[in-house]
Amino acid sequence: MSKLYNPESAATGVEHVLRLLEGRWKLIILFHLFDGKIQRYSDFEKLIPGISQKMLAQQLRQLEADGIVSRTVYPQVPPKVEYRLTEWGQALCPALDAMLKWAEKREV
Amino acid sequence: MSKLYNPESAATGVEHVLRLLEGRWKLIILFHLFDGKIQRYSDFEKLIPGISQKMLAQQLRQLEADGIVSRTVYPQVPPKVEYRLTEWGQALCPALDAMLKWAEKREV
DNA sequence: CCGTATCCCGCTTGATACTG
DNA sequence: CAGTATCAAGCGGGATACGG
Repeated sequence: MSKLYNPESAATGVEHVLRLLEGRWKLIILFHLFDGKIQRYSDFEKLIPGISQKMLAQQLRQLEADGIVSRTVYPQVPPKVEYRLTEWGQALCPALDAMLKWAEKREV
Repeated sequence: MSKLYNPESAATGVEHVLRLLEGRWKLIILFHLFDGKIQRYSDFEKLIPGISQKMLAQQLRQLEADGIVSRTVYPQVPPKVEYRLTEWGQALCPALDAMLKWAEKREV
C-alpha cells in the first residue's frame, strides 16, 4: 500500500514546526551555523551587524529550547559559550542550502 | 580558480531575499502551491483555517509583488482568480520539500 | 565575555463590517 | 466569489543601562 501524499494534512502538520523558524533573525543565525560551524556569542555579534544583544540572546534561547541549537558553557573566566546545531538542527542544512540556491537565482 | 564559499557574504546577501518569506502565513500559502498546484482565493480559505480574509489577501499581494506568486483574473461573473507559483517561485520547491522532510523528522 | 533588565514604540495581526 | 475598509490590540523588536 503506497503512502499517499496529502498536502493538506502535511501543511497543517508542518505549520507548527515552521513557526520555530519564525523571527527576524533565526534563519540568519542558522546560516552561520551551517555545515557544522561553531560560533560564540561574540562571533554572532560580528557576523550579524544590526542585531541587538537582546534579540541575539532571545533568538538563541528559543532555538535552543526548540532543540535546533545546542549551547555549551565552559566554566572559566572570562566565560566562553559555544553554539552549534543539534542533530535535528543539522537536518535543516539541506533546506538552508536550497534556500541559498534559490536566493542566488534572484540575481540572475 | 575555484569559487570559494563565503558564508558571511552569502548570509548577508541572502538576508534580503529571506525577508520575502517572512510573515505569519506565507510559507503555509506556498506549501499549498507546491508542485505547480493552482488555487483560488476561496481554496486557501478552506485549506488554511484560521487565516482572515485580510491576511490572506495581504500575504498574497506581497508574494505577488515579490515575484513569487502570479495572479490570474478571469473577467466573468462571479469572479474567478487563480494563484500559482511563478518560475522563480517554482524554484523554491526544493527548499519547501527539504523543510517538509525536516519537519517530519520531528515526529520521530 | 556573555549576557539580563527595563522601557517603549510601531508594525503585524486580528475582528468585524462592507462591496463590485 | 474575491476581495477592501476600518479600528483596535499585542507582541516582536530596538535602545539603553546594568550584572556575574
